[in-house]
Amino acid sequence: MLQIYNTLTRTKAPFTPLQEGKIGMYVCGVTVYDYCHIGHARVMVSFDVMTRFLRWQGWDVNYVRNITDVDDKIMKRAAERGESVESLTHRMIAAMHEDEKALFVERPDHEPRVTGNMDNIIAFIERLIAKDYAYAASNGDVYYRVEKFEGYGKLSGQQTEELRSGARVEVGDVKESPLDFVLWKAAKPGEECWSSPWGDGRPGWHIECSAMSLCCIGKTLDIHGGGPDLPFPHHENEIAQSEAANGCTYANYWMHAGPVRVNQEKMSKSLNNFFTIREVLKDYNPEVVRYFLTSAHYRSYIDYSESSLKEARSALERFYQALQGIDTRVVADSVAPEYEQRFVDAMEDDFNTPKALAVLFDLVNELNTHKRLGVAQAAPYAAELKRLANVLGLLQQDPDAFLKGADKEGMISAEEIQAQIEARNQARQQKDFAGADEIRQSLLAQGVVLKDSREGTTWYRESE
RNA sequence: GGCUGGAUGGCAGAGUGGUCAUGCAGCGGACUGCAACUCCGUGUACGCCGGUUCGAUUCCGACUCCAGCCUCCA
Repeated sequence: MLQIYNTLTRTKAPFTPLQEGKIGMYVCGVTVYDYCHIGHARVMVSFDVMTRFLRWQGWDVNYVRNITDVDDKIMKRAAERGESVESLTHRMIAAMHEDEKALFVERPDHEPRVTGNMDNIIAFIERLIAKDYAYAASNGDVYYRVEKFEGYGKLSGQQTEELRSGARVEVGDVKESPLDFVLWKAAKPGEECWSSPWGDGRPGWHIECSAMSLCCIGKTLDIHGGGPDLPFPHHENEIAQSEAANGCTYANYWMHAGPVRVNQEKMSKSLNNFFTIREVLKDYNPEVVRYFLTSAHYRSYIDYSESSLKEARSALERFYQALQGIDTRVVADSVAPEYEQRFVDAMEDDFNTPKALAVLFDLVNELNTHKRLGVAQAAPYAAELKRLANVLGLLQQDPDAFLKGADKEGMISAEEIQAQIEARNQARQQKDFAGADEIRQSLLAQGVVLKDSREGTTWYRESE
């Protein structure tokens, strides 16, 4: 039985869908003013793994992840670059899709954008005003009346009293209460804007998710997910908006990915220590990044460093070394149902990917034991490994391609390596082992490891 | 200060009231012309102090330390 940890209740509980066999899942996506970083990658990969697993288990998943393409940061960045907002967001959305594809992340079913949902957003705000949960201020802004909503703070454990005493009151504030947050921001001259009953302006940050999740899924979501920094205030505000407007529970299960740290330090925009996905992919095979993100539970923090990626690379080498040389296409039946059962058990336990990977490593051990008898005996285990790993979005590359890596500048080429291997094998035939070893050492110095076997000599590039 | 988490062997990282995580690294052995890969073997790990218990790393309480959110950030 599927168990999911719910941020709202702080406990793991059996998952019960609203409708038999169906899951409506909304995940807060990216504000597209810059390239995606490793933190984004973590959210993307985590929810991708969940979706893959749930579908594999037969669930009908409606996975919605929004794109925030209207925002102050976007406008600021576009102005700095002398670029139009539209041009910037289009570039960044395209880049995001490239990054996802590289990381083997499947596209959500829907990716609603703010710019495409302006009518829905305005209608949502009107309903809040009609219900007296929102008010138009004198300057054209519209605010949410936080203290009217009784459950405010239930997701993050905040008390409105505490929040009130800690809130900053800004000069010239037109809000009734410092806790009130903006639903509609009046435009300043020259700013990109949309017309509304309250004048020209643009939506506040939180309202888009309430409006778009309603359109794409419904009043109540089975699962609402997002990054580690979203429970407060963003998700808290979404709850306030949606529950006030719809009069029912907004989301049954709240799921939040854990934070990424960099060399023991919080990764953040302000510390400027974040790595973009495309930067990292210059140095590492995308699957290494994906494995790294899968190797810790989605809720715990994860430390990004060179050594953790190296370790991920080493672990994947073990998998691919095992798969190398085995043809899995001809295999019919599963020979190892107990592995699948353990794998499913791990994943059903709040998507415990480290535990699931441990099962796959046990399977590798069994695979290798059979492989010593011959590749034919190992094929069923290899097929099983690939089948289960696919649920995590792993091990679908050609083993040779992964292990040999792409030829990069400054590296010895595959052709040259092959020529050296032939020279060495000639030397070996003539029992010139000193000469053969010399070639082995020289290749090793260039990061190439040779493997002699009955079938001949193969090679792979050592982890950097 | 308020609110949430967390502390596991050299490192990473699961988990459990009493026999095994797993990966990387190390050590010993097998295999190999030498290697690599692989296989076999190998580590008295659970922050600190009390309590409950026949027995606690696992449950309860105090303490120490660390992190995240409360301000843009996934």
